[in-house]
Amino acid sequence: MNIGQASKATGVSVKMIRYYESIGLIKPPLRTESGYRVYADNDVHTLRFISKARDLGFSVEQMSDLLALWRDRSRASADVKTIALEHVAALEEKAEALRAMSDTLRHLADHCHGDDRPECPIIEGFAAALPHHPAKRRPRFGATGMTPQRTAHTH
Amino acid sequence: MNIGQASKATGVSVKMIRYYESIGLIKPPLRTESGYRVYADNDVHTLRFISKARDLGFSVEQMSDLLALWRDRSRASADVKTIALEHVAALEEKAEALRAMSDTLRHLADHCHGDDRPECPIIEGFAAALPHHPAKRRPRFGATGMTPQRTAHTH
DNA sequence: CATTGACCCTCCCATGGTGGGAAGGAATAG
DNA sequence: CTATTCCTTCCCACCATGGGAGGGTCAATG
Repeated sequence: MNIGQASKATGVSVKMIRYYESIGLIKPPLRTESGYRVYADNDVHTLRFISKARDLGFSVEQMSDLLALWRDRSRASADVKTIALEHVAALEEKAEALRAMSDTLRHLADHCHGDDRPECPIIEGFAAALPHHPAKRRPRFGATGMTPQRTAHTH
Repeated sequence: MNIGQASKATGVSVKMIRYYESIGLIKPPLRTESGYRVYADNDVHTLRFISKARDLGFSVEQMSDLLALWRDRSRASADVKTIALEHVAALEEKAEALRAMSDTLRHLADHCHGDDRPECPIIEGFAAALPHHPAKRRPRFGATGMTPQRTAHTH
């Protein structure tokens, strides 16, 4: 099975398959004499696993842990559950943060006439010296686990 | 006002102030003879505006639009409202996607004993040939407007 | 006045996932 | 045989952000 077929079979793009190989998430597959990667059923299973974990918003690092647990037949299910629940908490936190933003913005928008006149509480809200925090360091992007999530499948 | 003071006054990091200048989001400020950037009250207002918009999850590109509208005294509030409401919709969509992920994962976790035994529905759920989509192109990260959001202020 | 420490400058690098594309070889279909 | 499609590697871009090196400036303290 060539890389293109493996991609179609798993939903992981060709580019990403090679990327996952390059960072060591998956093992380098066999090659034909001419250098083509050849994937076996086993590899396809792994890629499918990765695809699903990715859809659930796991980072590459987390997937690495999950794959190790998957392959370890003697692992305790508690170990998996721990990772999963941590991730659930992180996801909920992010969702909550987004919800808070959209609520704030909607509130501003609700008070905006939305007509031809220039008066606009949204803009004024941004410009005003509203409750403002004097330059504490904002958490850097990754610090809160705010990893970019894939959206759900397009289909 | 030096860049450090402007940063403290607005909550935008020194690095980001320079970055915003480099990409043309803000105008290059005056400089002292020795090359130090000097910020006036006006610049500070702009940075404060940017800080708030950023907290609400607007991308740099969107902020650029918003700043133009801010500066245009004759803009129609409808124009601002349109951008804001589009963003609200995008935020809600992202929040919803995250919520869906966490629900799915929590569901799996709920069925996991979480003990010493290896049986684990979470892992099995990942590995199984569950409803799977045959390799349609996944939207690339930015394509769905899934811009990394800043978390709410740390304070 | 000289040193020190806190600033500031520019420039390059890294991150995480993802795609684009070039240049060239390999397999396959007509 | 040729045209097309696939594969290879390698480099570049994105977004927003921070780190750090290497060097200049400024103000306060000795």
